[in-house]
Amino acid sequence: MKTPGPGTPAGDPAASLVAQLRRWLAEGRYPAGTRLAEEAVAQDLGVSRTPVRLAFRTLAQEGLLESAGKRGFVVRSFTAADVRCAVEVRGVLEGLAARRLAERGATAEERGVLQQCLADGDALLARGPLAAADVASWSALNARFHATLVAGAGSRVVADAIARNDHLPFASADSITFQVEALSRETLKLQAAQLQHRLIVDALVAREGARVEALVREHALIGVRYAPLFGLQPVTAQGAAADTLR
Amino acid sequence: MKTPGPGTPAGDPAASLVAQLRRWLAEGRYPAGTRLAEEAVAQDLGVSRTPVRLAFRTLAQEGLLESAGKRGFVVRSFTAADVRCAVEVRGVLEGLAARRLAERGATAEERGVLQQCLADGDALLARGPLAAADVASWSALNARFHATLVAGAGSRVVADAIARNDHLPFASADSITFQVEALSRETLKLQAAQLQHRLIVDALVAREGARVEALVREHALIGVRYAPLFGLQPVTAQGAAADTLR
DNA sequence: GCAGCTTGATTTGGATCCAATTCTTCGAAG
DNA sequence: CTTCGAAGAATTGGATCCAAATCAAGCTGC
Repeated sequence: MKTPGPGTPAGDPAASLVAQLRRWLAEGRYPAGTRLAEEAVAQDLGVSRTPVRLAFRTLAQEGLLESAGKRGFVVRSFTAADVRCAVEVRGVLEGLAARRLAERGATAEERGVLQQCLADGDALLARGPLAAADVASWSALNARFHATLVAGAGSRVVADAIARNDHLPFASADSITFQVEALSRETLKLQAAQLQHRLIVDALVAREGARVEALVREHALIGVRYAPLFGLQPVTAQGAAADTLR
Repeated sequence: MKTPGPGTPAGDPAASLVAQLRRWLAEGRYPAGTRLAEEAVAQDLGVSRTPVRLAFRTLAQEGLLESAGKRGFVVRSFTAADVRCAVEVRGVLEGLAARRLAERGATAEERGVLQQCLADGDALLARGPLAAADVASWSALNARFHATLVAGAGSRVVADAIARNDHLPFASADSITFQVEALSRETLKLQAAQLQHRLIVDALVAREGARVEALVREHALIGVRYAPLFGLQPVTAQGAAADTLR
């Protein structure tokens, strides 16, 4: 899960400003193509123009806004192809991280975390079709699994590249959509994901670098390419459907 | 070549500010680990604190600075391993771009540009060992070659990911170092690069996606992994040696 | 002599003010 | 009626000012 909480915990004032704007952009406030005036956004946030100017530069660098010449920024529009590309970028980067982890050999602790994720996934899926409350559990173990892979690369450069890409819509590993009205089919998708997790760990402990890289790259596509196979809606570029949990 | 010119052409005032700071960081002014005070840098640049604050956020997002808690930013230090990782990241991203280009099929115009790059490289290397003046020619054709591959992906998401990574030291495709005192050995390296370019184009026109991806990934390593094979110094993390052209 | 606290200085974050640039709209001429 | 031009409004970029927070040094008390 990406959102820190229901309210606004207000950790770092400047950072939470960017986070708030990210949320608003994801929610569809300020639709794609909208020109963002500093003054208006500052009023919406209840702050001065100065922190908004800082935040705009950050968001522009993240790719969520784009410079409109000398006339401020406009909300970047993402096509379905853009989403697929962002997912593919994550695939190659996370694949690189996993390969590096495989080549140097995972520590016992790392293998333990990954295998615990597998066990948690087994437990979750053994209870039959998912309930709505299980979504958060899966998100948590999934996030732990992928974070372990990324951290395993042992390189801040790789981790930063993935983190930067994660800001794009639906590019993050833990931005899986769930259609709560189709939980039985979602369960099929999660079973596939769980199998891929298992294969990844298998290749990882065997130190099969090329195989683990290929598996991770394939696994990244599960959100955008597997959905039709299970009769699910693929992710849309701007915001999820109303009946989906993200 | 990255530097826009000898003086400060002052195109966009704000953008050239971060460009200037990037240059200063690359040149080793403000060494790694230095805490950058807004006031001091503002005086160095001859501007107020406001544009410096904006620039710092941009540079931090690019990975050249890192946040020092509540106490501003410090200059990020890059180890040799960091440089190798940045190069590997470029490899997988540019490999992805080239594969996409191969899979959709390069247009006649794209093939023309790439083959012109090959011809230019042949002409350059046919004249025997390189002269110092040839370095710029190679840089130009090399930049054109790689830009064509990246643009060929047809995705701004991929291009942006590569562009972001290019800010890291020696991660950019056109940041090849030349030891002007060892031009004969540098010529050997460039002959290897030219061969790789040729193989890439060969795989590209044959639409061999997997092969072109593997070749591009290998080609990315030429700056950091091939140098010892030719008796050349590998790139160092912070700034090039005095007798190298970048 | 050392530890803890307090006070001062430095520095960052936010707000406001001013200048410069750009977009828009209104008007006039062809 | 269209088009060019000019004046006005809006908006961004830069500079300065103020408050808040953090670090550093010195001082007092044990």
